[in-house]
Amino acid sequence: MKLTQGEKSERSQGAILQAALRLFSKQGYRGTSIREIALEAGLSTGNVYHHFPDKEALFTTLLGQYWQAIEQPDFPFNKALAAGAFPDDLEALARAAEESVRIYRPYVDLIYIDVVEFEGTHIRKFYTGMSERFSSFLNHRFPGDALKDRMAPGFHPNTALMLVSRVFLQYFAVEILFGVPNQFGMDTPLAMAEISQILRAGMFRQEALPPGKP
Amino acid sequence: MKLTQGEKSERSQGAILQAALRLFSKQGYRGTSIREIALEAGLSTGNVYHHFPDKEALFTTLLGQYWQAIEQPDFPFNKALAAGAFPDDLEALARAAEESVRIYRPYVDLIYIDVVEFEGTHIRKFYTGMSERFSSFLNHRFPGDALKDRMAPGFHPNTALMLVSRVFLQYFAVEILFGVPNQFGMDTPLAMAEISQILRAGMFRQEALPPGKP
DNA sequence: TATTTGACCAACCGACCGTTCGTTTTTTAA
DNA sequence: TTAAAAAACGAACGGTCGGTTGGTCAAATA
Repeated sequence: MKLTQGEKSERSQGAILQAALRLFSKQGYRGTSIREIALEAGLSTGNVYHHFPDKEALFTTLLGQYWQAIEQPDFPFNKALAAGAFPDDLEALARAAEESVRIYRPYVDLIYIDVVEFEGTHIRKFYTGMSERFSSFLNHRFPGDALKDRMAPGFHPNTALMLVSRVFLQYFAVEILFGVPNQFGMDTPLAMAEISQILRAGMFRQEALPPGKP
Repeated sequence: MKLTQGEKSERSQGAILQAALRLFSKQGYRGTSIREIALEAGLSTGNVYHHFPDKEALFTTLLGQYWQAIEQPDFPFNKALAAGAFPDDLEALARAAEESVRIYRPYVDLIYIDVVEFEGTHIRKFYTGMSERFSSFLNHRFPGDALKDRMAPGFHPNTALMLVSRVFLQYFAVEILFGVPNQFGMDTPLAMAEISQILRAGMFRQEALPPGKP
């Protein structure tokens, strides 16, 4: 097979990034050397520096890939949102969260790596922007007061969306990344059902709500 | 001042661990060298190896300290639980979560370091045991069906306790460790109030609950 | 066809790593 | 007072790190 120069370059860069992602997600940033990356990518260390200015550029490029994937409509969690899983089908949202974490697992690792080894520098803006992204989604999806009329009073609908997203995504981060099965003391589908139930209708019986709260 | 041999040893070990905690939490495990730790502790590198077998022992010892602190009754979150914050005063639980993360911040960092640099090996049992610890707390605190009678049907009371704990602790981990202020698009006290409201009474108006769910 | 460009590699650099070890200083016990 | 033990030191070891250099060779360009 004959490869044009541009194809060769692209293929090498892809191999480098792929290897870097695999190794970073397993060993962390400082725990992974350029030599390992080059070896796994099947080329020399010098060549890595031909395609990328330094080690950190590998990391930030990978974070950029994840950033882009997260905003794509075919990102599992976005797909579930677009399909109307919120607010009625929280279980579907939970399944989408699981799929998102499972498929993008090595990328999710990068977030934790950034917190530990870069003091959260790169991913801070991602967490900062999450609320605004959800908010603008809700405004487009539920114009007017259609959603607010179905919601209980005392909170913004966006708080509910943020809450359920965080709960589900964190649950599967702990299950998949941390490697903890049955963290709630029951199997995952049951835990998802019970959590969804609480988020929908609250933990108290209606007649047993504590007094003095709005 | 004259120090007995045991006191000297204890003081040095303490200085080493304190320095290691500070540096690990800021730079990660591999990003911190024994030389740095020894320098910050004010003694020689050789002496570090006199008190600890290797670098990893520093890390596991610190995790052990955290483990022990978490089980102590004066750990802020435990104190709030013992004071009866669950299930009625979720806001108090939120404040206790904030205090727990703020005071033990460098130790909380160790958890993320373990996930990134040790594949979660050391902290897995901590997450695994959390549900069981809460469960036995509930059994002692609310014998019989006293709690279950106030709770809505469809979930174990322990699921509710796990859920609120995880939500609050994660919120402040993101705020304090990740460095993200106002992650829900509003100030923290308001976010805590809104989240508590949803956990108490659910996100739907009573008459607008989606059909087909238990 | 002559020349330039870009992909690539082996060898190398200085810095730093975790750890070892011979030695010195301080405390303890006889 | 003295000998053993513990605490502390710091140079040195073998190795790895991120990054650089100088060169080869095929593809693009003219």
